[in-house]
Amino acid sequence: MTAPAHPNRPRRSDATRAAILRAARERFAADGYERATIRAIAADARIDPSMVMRYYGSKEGLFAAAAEFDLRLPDLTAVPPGQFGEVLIRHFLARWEGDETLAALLRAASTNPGAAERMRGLFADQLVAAVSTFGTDPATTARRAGLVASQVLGLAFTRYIVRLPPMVDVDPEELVSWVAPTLQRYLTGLPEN
Amino acid sequence: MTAPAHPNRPRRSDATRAAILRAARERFAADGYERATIRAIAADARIDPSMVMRYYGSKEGLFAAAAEFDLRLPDLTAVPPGQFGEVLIRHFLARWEGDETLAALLRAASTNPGAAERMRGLFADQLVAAVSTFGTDPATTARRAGLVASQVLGLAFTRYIVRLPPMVDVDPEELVSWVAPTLQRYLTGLPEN
DNA sequence: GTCTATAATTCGATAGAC
DNA sequence: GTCTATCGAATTATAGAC
Repeated sequence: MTAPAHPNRPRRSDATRAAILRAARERFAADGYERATIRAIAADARIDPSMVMRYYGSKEGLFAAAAEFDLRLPDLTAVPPGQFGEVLIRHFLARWEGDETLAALLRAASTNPGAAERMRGLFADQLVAAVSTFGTDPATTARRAGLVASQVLGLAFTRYIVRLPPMVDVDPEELVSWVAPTLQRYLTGLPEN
Repeated sequence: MTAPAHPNRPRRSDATRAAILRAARERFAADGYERATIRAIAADARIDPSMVMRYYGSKEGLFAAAAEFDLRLPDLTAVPPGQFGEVLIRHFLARWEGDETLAALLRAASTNPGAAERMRGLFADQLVAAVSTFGTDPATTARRAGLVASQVLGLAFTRYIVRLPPMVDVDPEELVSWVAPTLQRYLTGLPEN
């Protein structure tokens, strides 16, 4: 390990790398994995396509870097048990609207095996983990988290990907009032009622 | 309009056309629109790739033919109002499992604008229509149908596309018992409870 | 009706000059 | 660190022989 001459000096390449990542997220979110080309991403970032390869090695490597994502799920042990559903759906809506990385991951996961694997990992590592924090029967934890994922991802799919008009137009607050009870039941309720 | 010499004689090409459609649905369902190539589809159908072009004109034309789909939604006016949710989720699960056309449409809709447009049409023409048959306030019909679509498509996405383990392993009957109340509330209930 | 041959693009990736 | 040039492979689509 040889220390660099100027340890914390920001390199010129950092700005380029960041520009590439930003453009990559946009393209992957808008077009999916296959249709988003390195050439188009480079053009958006105003750099040469070969720079993308130099910094990220391959298209897969670029996607892996661009799809790095933390759901930043709230600590549910600090939330009143009756408000799990509402807190979660509010959090997800804000997270989806504010960061297109999730849309990129969702679109790519439909057709790219690597992206699907990444989404499974994100689900297992972050959502299942969050659901485990409060005292759920461990035998049902994964299933409850899966049901939550089905409603949350279906909401994202219809609102941001396929863009069904009623789901695009609906007021976020009304969305919360419809979906919060669903998530609440998936997390703390029993089936059949 | 000149009548053919043998009006109802099955042509040899009909079998070829059917084989192409079957292979196309499989490939589109498994790989999505971009990764499913005409060459691979033709190989599956044991015919020459140029036949696909001859019969369907283009890749888009082939997809349009392969993604033709009727949800065959049941007549809800013949169902007790308290069982809308259960009837619907049972119907959807059976439909998804029995016909891969829906998976093909769902995967393709993530990345292909034409497929997304087709899915919006299927939603508007079939699901919204079915929800309109019973006496729902017309002002909320489209929104209720959209919410149902969000849960049903999210279920399909997590179970058949991304294949989250808990959603793949869960027993269909248990899935019904969890999701039926959700759809019931989206169709006939009020938000917030 | 079926196939061969190929045109016309486009893409990811590499080599190397500066 | 950035760019030019290009390779090799794969794709949709077309033209035309049989």
